[in-house]
Amino acid sequence: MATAAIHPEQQPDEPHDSGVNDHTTLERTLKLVGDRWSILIIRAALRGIRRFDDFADDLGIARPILTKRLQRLVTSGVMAKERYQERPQRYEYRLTPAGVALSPALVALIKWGEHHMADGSAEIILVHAPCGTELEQAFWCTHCATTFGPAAIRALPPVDAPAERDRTKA
Amino acid sequence: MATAAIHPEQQPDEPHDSGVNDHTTLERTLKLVGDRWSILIIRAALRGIRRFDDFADDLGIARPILTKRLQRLVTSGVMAKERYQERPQRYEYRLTPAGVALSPALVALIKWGEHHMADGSAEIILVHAPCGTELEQAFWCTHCATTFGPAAIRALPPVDAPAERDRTKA
DNA sequence: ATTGCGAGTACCAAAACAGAACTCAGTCCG
DNA sequence: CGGACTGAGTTCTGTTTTGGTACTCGCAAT
Repeated sequence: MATAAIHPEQQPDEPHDSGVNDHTTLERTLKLVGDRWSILIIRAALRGIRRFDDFADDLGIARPILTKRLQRLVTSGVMAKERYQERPQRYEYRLTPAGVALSPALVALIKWGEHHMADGSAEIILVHAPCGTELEQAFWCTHCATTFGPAAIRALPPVDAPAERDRTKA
Repeated sequence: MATAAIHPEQQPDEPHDSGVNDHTTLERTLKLVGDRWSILIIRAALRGIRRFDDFADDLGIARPILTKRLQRLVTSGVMAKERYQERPQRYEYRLTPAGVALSPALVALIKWGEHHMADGSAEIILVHAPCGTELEQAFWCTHCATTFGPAAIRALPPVDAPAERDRTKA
C-alpha cells in the first residue's frame, strides 16, 4: 500500500475518451449519465432537492463523488449551479430544461424496474397529473397516429453498422 | 441521513447490495445497467450481435469485463446464454423478453442524446417499421387517451420522501 | 470565542476497468 | 500426424474510479 498513487493531483476524472471510440451519441450520453449515481441525482432533483448536503443525505452518496457528478452534470448542461444566498455565498443545483428532458429515460428505467426488478414493496406510481391515471410510456407514430411497442421499431442499428443480422426471435 | 449508511464490507465485483440501502427499485435497476457498458451491450444485442467475440469487437470492451457484464445480465434475467453448437460447444447470448423490454429506456437515452449531445454527425433514426416514419416517444394516458410531456407527470416522488421541499422560493 | 452550517477537499483504501497474453476444447488443412 | 485456427474465456498486471471518513473554509449566531 504505502502512498498509493504517485500523482499529486487527480485531474483525470472524466473517463478518458480517446476519440476513436466515441462515435456514438449514445456512448457520449452514457459517459455522462451512465453511472450508478447521475440518474439518481437527476431523480432527486426532479423531486425538488437542490442542495449539496440534501443530495448527499438523500442518496447516501460519498461527498467527493457527489461533487464530481454535480460538476459533470453542470458542465454538460444538465444542471445549473445557482447562488441562492449572498452573504455566506451558497449555491444550489437545479435541472435545466435539458435535465428535465431526461425524464422519459428516467420513467422508462423506473417502469422497467417495477416490472422486472420488483421486490414487492410499495412503489411510487407515476400518474397523469390532470386525471390521476397511471401513465404508460409508448412509442408513437405521428403518421399512423398510433402507439406501438419495441417490436415495431426499425433501425435500432447504429452509426455505421451493416444492415441487418438475422433477427429471428425476441 | 434518513437512510442507512452504506455498510463497510463489500464483496468483490458485483455491486452487491444487501437490502439496507436498496430502497428504490431504480437503485437496483441502476446497479444492474448503470455502468458504462451494460446498455451498450444491450443495444448491440438488439442489433443482432450474439457472440462473445462479436460483442468484444463491436464495443471495444475489455474481454474480462465483457465476461462479467454478460454474466450479470444473464443472472438477472436480461440475457440468456444458449448453446448454438454442439461439437465444439459454443454459446451465444441473446436478450430475453425482459431485455427487449429495456428498449424504451434505450430509445429515450438515444433520443435525448440526439437532441442534447449531438455532434452534427449523421445519426441513426428510429422509425415505425410499418410506415417508416420517425417515431416519437411519449407518455400516454389510457384514461384521457392522450399523450403528454414530463410536465404533466405527478408523483415522481419516491418511496418515502416528502411530497415537496422548497425553502428558498426562487 | 466557540459553535454551527453549507459546501466542499484531502487522504487513503477498495473496487472496477483496460490491455495483452495465455488457456482450453475442438476443428481444419496439408 | 502436426501446426494453425476458432470461439470463449481466464490470468496477470497496472491504471482509474469509487467509497468513506475526516478535515477545511467562509461566515453567522450565541
